[in-house]
Parts: sequence; structure tokens; C-alpha cells
Amino acid sequence: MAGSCQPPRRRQGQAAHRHPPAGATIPRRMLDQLTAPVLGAIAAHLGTDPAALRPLLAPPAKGFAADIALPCFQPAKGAGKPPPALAAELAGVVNAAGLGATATAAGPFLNLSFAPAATAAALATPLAAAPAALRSGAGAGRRACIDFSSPNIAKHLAFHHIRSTMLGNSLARMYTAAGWSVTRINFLGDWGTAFGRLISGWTREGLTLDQLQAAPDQVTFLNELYVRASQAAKADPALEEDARRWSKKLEDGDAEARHLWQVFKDASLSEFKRVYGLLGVDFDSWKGEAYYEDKMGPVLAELEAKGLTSIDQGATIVDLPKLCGKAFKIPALLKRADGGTLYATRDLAASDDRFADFAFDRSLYVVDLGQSLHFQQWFAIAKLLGRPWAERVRHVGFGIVLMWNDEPGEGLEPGWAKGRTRNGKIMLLREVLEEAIERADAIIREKNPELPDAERAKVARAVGVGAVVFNDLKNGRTNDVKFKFEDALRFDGETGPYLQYAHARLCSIERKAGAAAVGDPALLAREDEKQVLLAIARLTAVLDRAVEADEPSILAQGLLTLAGAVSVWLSAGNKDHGARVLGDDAALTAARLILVRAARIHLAEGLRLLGLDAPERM
RNA sequence: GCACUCCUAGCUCAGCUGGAUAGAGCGCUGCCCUCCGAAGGCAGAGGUCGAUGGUUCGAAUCCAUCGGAGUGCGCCA
Repeated sequence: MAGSCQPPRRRQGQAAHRHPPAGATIPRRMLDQLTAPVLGAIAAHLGTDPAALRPLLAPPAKGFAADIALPCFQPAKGAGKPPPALAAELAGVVNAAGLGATATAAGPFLNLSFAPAATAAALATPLAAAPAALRSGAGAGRRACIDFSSPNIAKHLAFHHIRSTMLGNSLARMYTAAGWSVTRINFLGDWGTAFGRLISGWTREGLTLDQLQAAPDQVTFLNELYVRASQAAKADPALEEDARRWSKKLEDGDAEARHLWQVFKDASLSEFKRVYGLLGVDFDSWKGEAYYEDKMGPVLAELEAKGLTSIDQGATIVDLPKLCGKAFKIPALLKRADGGTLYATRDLAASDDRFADFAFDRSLYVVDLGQSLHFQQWFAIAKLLGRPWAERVRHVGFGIVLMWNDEPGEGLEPGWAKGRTRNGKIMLLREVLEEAIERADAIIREKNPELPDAERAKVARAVGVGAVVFNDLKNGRTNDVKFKFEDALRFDGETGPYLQYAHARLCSIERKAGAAAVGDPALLAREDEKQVLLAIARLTAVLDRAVEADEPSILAQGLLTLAGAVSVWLSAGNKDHGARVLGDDAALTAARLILVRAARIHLAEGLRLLGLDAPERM
């Protein structure tokens, strides 16, 4: 018993969830198709299993002109030879086999180079097949619940909400692409003492529905009401008592309280959906905290019946240090001294509900790292309860948003700070997106004046929003995101617009080419063409890694590599007209159009998986 | 005090299960548009990977200790 509910130490938690993919029907690693013959020859020579060699393959070090390298340390141990000798021996074996691959021994490493034509012959046609672009069967037959965004009613979607919202959205899309069946859940903060204050303030000020609806922004209207009400309550204990009474009435199902609660919720949701629409985000479930209000009693009763709870200073707690050992320093709080329930109980009830509805194999909570302790606590309680899903839940944490502050005040250095902008205002997500769209519009107007107004408006939305979203996803999620308006809304360098631009160039070439001819991939003999092909071929493995680590940034980095290879290839045509896709040689053009298509569909799909649009012109 | 996340180039960050001479973007210095889209490409300068020990044939990567930054720690979520 002891230790069974311990929180995962460091990264062990991830490994515990890993298990072999069920029913992988789609070819998972395109690159394997290329390396298989060579690996087979080496394995036959050594008398081992090719599958044992495959995980050893690694990218070659910079400066070695090779596509992939096999470090020979481990095989050498098996063969009883020094690694450099074995590498040399294997080089001879590969070169003699005539497989379209050149092998060079560099010390203990065996460097493998594939002839561009052989690479293209093996990979180009399958990679240009649209339905398979960025698909994997790794999650086939498995179900995932993803809990993300989760804003509070009567408050704005602040800029920092972009983190949970877009990480969750991207994870939902990536899991789906990897074969999982996904349910997207928005666990609304639609319950709590704040509503008592709101209703109290509303009735005290004698506000009406008409006044709310006439407000230019209903969430702002509610938010200001809340600020007035809580300030008034702070000054006057009678008002605080009134707020508490309304909270209780709401909990007891009082008709007037319930009605106002619904009004506040509807007003907030319509505003949220505007922003979600801008971001292209949607949900399958909007069940909020209120939904679970009458479902926590049974969970508490079960905890008590199993003797897991105790009373401390009037509050109901689970004494985790006692029950789970010294991994926990403090108990988890389930119920306030005044009888009110706390959110650990609500999360337990909600997870039971989700497991009953969806029978998930994995359940993700995309919530900032500041709540790590809370997740460790209720995950541990789930184990104590013996819940079958207790090993299937994951807290997908992320770092906070820091703003640049160059006037921090007396005696403070300019620097990165949490929270507000320099004028002390909360930055709203909608305002950031709108400014990004405006900036994108101005740039497109300058760079591509021929684009019709109507199309430019749509493209500006895709580019502006894409810049902000990609800025949030391109780096590891546990990092804090540093946001500076001027930097985040620039469109050069490693940005969303860079990826979209590479995609638009490819679309432009296809447009000019007209109907796609069926070319012979073996004509793709250039080194830069091979690099594009390899970058695409690696993406299925990249997707699998991104899903297992719950890390959209892994996919983002893979797409940057692909877009870079595409840009190098297409730019080569600026100087060398023989390198162009659209040239005099019809057969060569037809072959290169296969590669254009493969790169285009992978960039478009990759961008979609991150939550960005891929316009055909920009 | 305890726990968690982190420390790689002037700045912002990559670096897959430990692998060869640690990479990219921004900024800086030079180039490349009579246009397949320059929102791009090429070249250059710039790093004892926070420190010290340890494991290993091999460590930015794993372990320990120390230093620094941020976040959290019973009646908010």
C-alpha cells in the first residue's frame, strides 16, 4: 500500500504511460523504407536482427556529408571487434551490396549516404499521397480526453489563455492524426464564491438585462461589476455577508440566483466563442464546474467510507503524508470548515464522469505548471480510491507568459515580468489577435499589392493569428513565454508566417504548372531535393514523438526544418535556372512537381495540426 | 524551509532513447532579385552548454552536491 500513491518523480511519469502501439496499420516511419535494405544487409552480415540495429541510427554530426549514421559501439561488442574495425568492415559490405547507398567509415561510425535518385524512388511517390500526409497509426483504437482552455465565466480571455487553448487544440489535432479518438473538453469555471458577489452587486445596484445587453462588451460589463462588488464588500462586512447569502442561494437552486447565473454564463460564452472562432478552436464538451456540483457528495462519501479522510481544524482532508509516505509534505484539502467543497473533489468527480462516458486510455489536463501540486494530490487520491483510470491521467503543464516591462518603477531594472503591460492593464487575447491581424494586413498590402481586398482580409487573419499562435508553440511548453509586442508580431525568421510563406511559394508553382503530370521520381537527382524529401520522411516519427511527449513544439521544429529545406531548394532556382521546377525539360518538371506536392501537403497538414491556416497566397 | 520548472552565442531558443567538430532565428558584417514569391537564400564573426564531482568506451543530455532565476506550498481555482 505504502508508495502506491506516490507522485511520479521527475520524468518517470511519462515512461510509465508508454506502451506498445495497438494496430499500427499505416506505415509509421517513412524513413525505414529507405534504410531497410541497408540495415538488412548489415544485419545479415552480423547475424543479428535488423530491428535491433534500427534504434541505433542517428543523424550524422555536422561536417560529415551523410544522411544517417550507425554508431558501431554496441554491434562491435557483440562481434568482439574494435568499433572502428567493424565500421570499416561494414562499409565494405554495404558498398558491395549495390543498394544505392554509399557507406564510409569515420572512426567508430558508419556513415550512410543515399543516392538522391534512389531516395526519391523509394520515398517521393508515397510522400506525395495526400491522405497519408502526417498520419500515424500509433494511437489506433485508443481514446483520449483533453481538458484545455477552461476560462472563468465573467472574466475575459486574457492573453495568457492562449497557452492552454492552443496547446490543447494542437494536442487534440496531433492525437487525432496519430489515430487516437479524441474528446475536447472545456471545463468552464462557472461556479464559486465570485458568483455570490456578482449577484449581490447586481441586485444592490438594481441592474437590468437591458443594461447588460446594451453594453459594448458584456464581459467587461460583468468584470467591472465584479470589481465594484468586491471592493464594496471589502469595506462593508454586511455586503460580504450578502454575497455569501447569494452563494448559498445559488447552491440551493434558488430560481432568481440561477437565472442570473445563466445570464452571466451566456454573456461570457458568446464572447468566448468569438475568440475561439478567430483561433479556429472548438470543443466537444462544455461541462463546467457547476455540472459537478451535485456529483461530489458520492465521491466524498466513498472517501469517508474507505477511511481515507480526516478532519483537521474543521476541514476535511486526505492525509497524504500519512497515507502515501514522505513524498507528500502536506495533506490535500477536500472540504472547507464551512462545508463548501474544494476543487480536488470536483476534479475527481469529473474524471469519474469522463471515464464513464468515454472510457479514455489517456486523459490530459493542459494547465499551467503552478498547479502541479494540485494534480499530484488528486491523482494520488484517485490511486488510493483504486480508480482504474488513475494511471491514465496526465498533467500537461506549461510555463507562464511574461511581458516586457521597460518602466517597472522605482529602483527596478527593466525586464521580463509576469502579468500586466507597462500601463498596468491586462492584455486581452482578442486585442492581441486583432493587432496581429492589422499588422499582417499592412505587410501583405505592401508585399503583395495585387491580392484582392477580400482575399487579403482572410489571409491577414491567417497570417496574423498564425504568428501569435506559432510564437506560443514553437518552444518547449514548460518554458515561460516571453511576449514583446514588437518581437512577436514580426514575420521574419523562425515564425508561423515563414512556414506559411514556404507553403504559399509551393502553391504558386503548382498554380503556374497547371495540371500535374505524372513524373518519374528517379529524376530527382539534386542534393537539395533529397534534403526536402528526408525532412518530409522524418515527419511521421516526429509526430509520434510529439504525441508521446505531449509537445507540439517537436512538430513545430520539424516543420521549420522542412520549410528551411524547401526555401533552400526553391532559392537555388534564383541563380541556377536549371534548378527550377518550371523549366524547359518537361520530364524533369513533372518529377519536381511530385516533390512540390509532397512538401506542400505536409506543410499544410503540419500547420493545421499546430492550429494554423495555410493560405495558398499571401 | 520543502516541492516543482529551468540555467546552452549579445538576445530568444533547438539539441530525438547518452554518441563524432554543440545548431537555428534575431541583432551585427558582407553578398544574391531583367522576378518559378527577397516574408527568401548564401557566407562571416560570436559558446570552457551555471559550477564541481561521479557513472560510462563516450555526458549539454544520466546521478549527487553547490550556486542562480521563476513558480507553488490546508479552507481560491
